[in-house]
Amino acid sequence: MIRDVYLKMCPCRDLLDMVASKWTALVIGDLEDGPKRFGELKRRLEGISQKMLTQTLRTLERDGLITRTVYPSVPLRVEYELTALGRGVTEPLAALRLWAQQNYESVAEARETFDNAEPMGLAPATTR
Amino acid sequence: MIRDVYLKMCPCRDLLDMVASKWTALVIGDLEDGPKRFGELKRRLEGISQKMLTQTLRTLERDGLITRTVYPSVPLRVEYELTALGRGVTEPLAALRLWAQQNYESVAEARETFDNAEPMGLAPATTR
DNA sequence: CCGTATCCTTGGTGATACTG
DNA sequence: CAGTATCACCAAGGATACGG
Repeated sequence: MIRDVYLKMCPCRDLLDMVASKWTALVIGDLEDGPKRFGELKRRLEGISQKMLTQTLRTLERDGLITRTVYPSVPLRVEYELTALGRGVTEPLAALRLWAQQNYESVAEARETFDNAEPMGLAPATTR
Repeated sequence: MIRDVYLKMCPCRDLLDMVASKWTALVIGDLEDGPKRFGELKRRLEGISQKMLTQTLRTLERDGLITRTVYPSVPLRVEYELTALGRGVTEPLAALRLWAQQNYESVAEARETFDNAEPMGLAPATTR
């Protein structure tokens, strides 16, 4: 049965929200070229907190996009790896990341233009 | 200059966050087949509040992905349309929506499996 | 090394009402 | 019809400390 992401109550919209959320694209992207350890991911995703990384990984694991393997060595060693299901989203997410990287300058320009055009009715020295 | 979305301070990460945010994929998707009025968008995106739609559209306009045209008829008429820049993200976002619609069932299954496997150390009648 | 628990702050989001 | 303004709230997310 094909669902419609435009329908409010459709569960697939939650799924869209999930893959389109802040860190998902980066985590999945970093797992593209093989399994990674927790620490590796943490280091690569500059600025992510331990909490958010754990949370993102849990969600992805629960949704079946990645697997989590524990090697009971000392010290502990945990690896995350994309599943077949997870590899299915890899491509669109990569395209999104690439687009962001390639079009940043155009967007920055657009912003400047927009912000300069906005203050049309700006009074010379009013408070707000 | 090519930026890296994995770098904390890279402005292109903000851009990634933007296109990957809750409503963006749906709004842009709905504009794929031509200009739409505010009300049309509102009706199509079931569950979006007026505030969030306005906010999403403003951001997209500011970033140069869509244009906003006002026809001073009575009653007022406003149309939103994708720019060339905006049409550049159309494809990956469509792929994402499609993936969500097609793989929802697999994900639902994975969740069930995960949730049933979790309560391993569940005590018979503990609080919490 | 990997993860959980807790506290605490912020802002995203919806509901509602009002204006051009 | 489109949009702004205000309020109120819950949950996302960071910092920190502790545990396996």
